[in-house]
Amino acid sequence: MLNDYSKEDKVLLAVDCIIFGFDNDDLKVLLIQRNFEPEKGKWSLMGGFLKKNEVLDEAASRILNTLTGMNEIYMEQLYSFSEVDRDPVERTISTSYYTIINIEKYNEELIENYNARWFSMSNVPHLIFDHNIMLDKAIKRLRRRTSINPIGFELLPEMFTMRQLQKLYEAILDKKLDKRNFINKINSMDILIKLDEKDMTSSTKGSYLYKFDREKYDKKKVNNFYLKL
Amino acid sequence: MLNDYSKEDKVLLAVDCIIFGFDNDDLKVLLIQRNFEPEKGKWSLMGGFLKKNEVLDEAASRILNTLTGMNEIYMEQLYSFSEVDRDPVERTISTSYYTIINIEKYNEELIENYNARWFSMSNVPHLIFDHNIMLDKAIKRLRRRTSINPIGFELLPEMFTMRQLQKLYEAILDKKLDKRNFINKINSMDILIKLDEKDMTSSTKGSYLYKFDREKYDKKKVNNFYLKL
DNA sequence: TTAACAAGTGTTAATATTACACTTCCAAAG
DNA sequence: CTTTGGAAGTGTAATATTAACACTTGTTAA
Repeated sequence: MLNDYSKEDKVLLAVDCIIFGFDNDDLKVLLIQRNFEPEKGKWSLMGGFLKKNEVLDEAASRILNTLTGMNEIYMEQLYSFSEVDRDPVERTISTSYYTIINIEKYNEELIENYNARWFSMSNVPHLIFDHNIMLDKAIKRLRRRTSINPIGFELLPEMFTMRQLQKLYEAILDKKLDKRNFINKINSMDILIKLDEKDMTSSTKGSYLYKFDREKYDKKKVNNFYLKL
Repeated sequence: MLNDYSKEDKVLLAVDCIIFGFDNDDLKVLLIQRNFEPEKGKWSLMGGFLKKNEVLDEAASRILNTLTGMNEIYMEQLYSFSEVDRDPVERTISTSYYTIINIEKYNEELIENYNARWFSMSNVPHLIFDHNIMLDKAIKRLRRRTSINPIGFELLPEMFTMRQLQKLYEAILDKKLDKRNFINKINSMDILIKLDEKDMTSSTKGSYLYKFDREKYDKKKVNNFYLKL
């Protein structure tokens, strides 16, 4: 038995990104309309190919950046898809990544550069290749993950109300949560700082603003604390 | 923007297998001693390269089969590792898979064919490349997964005692479980059939044998029932 | 002044989890 | 035949977690 790599088959390795977004109301996914063959005109996830000196994580970040301009967003590897005919042009393996970002900030530019659009999760079109399968796997993983790590805080403004946070969780988990139970649960985690300030935009009474306490969070993460909602 | 795949870099795609085993007592992992460069003489996971017309799942099964002779064993994809220098010979991405098998059956042959050996999880040597990282990720995933799906039944003889089942879970989770609580939990899942027969090998009194009720299990799986231990 | 609207707030019941110790059965030894 | 040793088997009480549920407060605008 010898170490001869030269006989082995090489393949194209793509990276496809499932980009979820939250707009204070709805969970959405960012799709692009292909202006190239194959499947021109059809909707698809944003993707690209892994480069020679690039790690998969970097490729995923690069692709996210290309489309949205965003940097330093954590992307999680989802799964590697390898059906022989998944891409009709050539054998291509695709490692998929997902993330969830704040829609508001990066809305305008990208729609101009690419034919990109946010779709409500309840209204996703038919996608090319195996992209619907990827998306389905991603949403399931996101839901499981959300219950384990408080993933959500990056998606909200620095200061936010309990109501906003609850809506975020409701959007991800796709179910209504009880207001009081939610607040108790969040408070019991002890990773938020309640401010004196109030947000007056959504009610006459106003609702208290909170800040995420990253220091406390990082300390607790060591002990693998988690949130079940 | 055009659909020109020809400019893209191709890479070698390896598949490495983390093969856990259970021998009625201990959780072990199957490693091979490399008789080829690089890192000749060092311990490593069993691996191979993805072939042109092969799906990743198939490659993983093929590698398992080559080493152990086993067929039709479910292997779960773990993660794709892509550090640029992870393999010093050539840029290689590795998608890792793991499974857990019954050691007893396939012990002898493989040790002859390959320089393979079972290592207790508490006594794993330094492995080549990033294989220790893979193994670490695999054991964590196995533990999480074990609590979600009753993965273990395939690993036991067709008929087994509660004690054996408990030992299996203890080995995977690496912690002692309470006998009564364990039995209650398992019984509440209602997926075992208690037989009239007893196993007399481990005590004078003998202990009842059980069978896994796959039919009931499959019905329940639809509802995503799970086991927390 | 009052009507409308979201914010805020605790308690109880149900369920799930954990901790814990003695009896039973049989074979082998005396 | 009696005793002893060793694993199997068995239930309950305490605690912790989760789920269900409705009224009061504060403010603005009509």
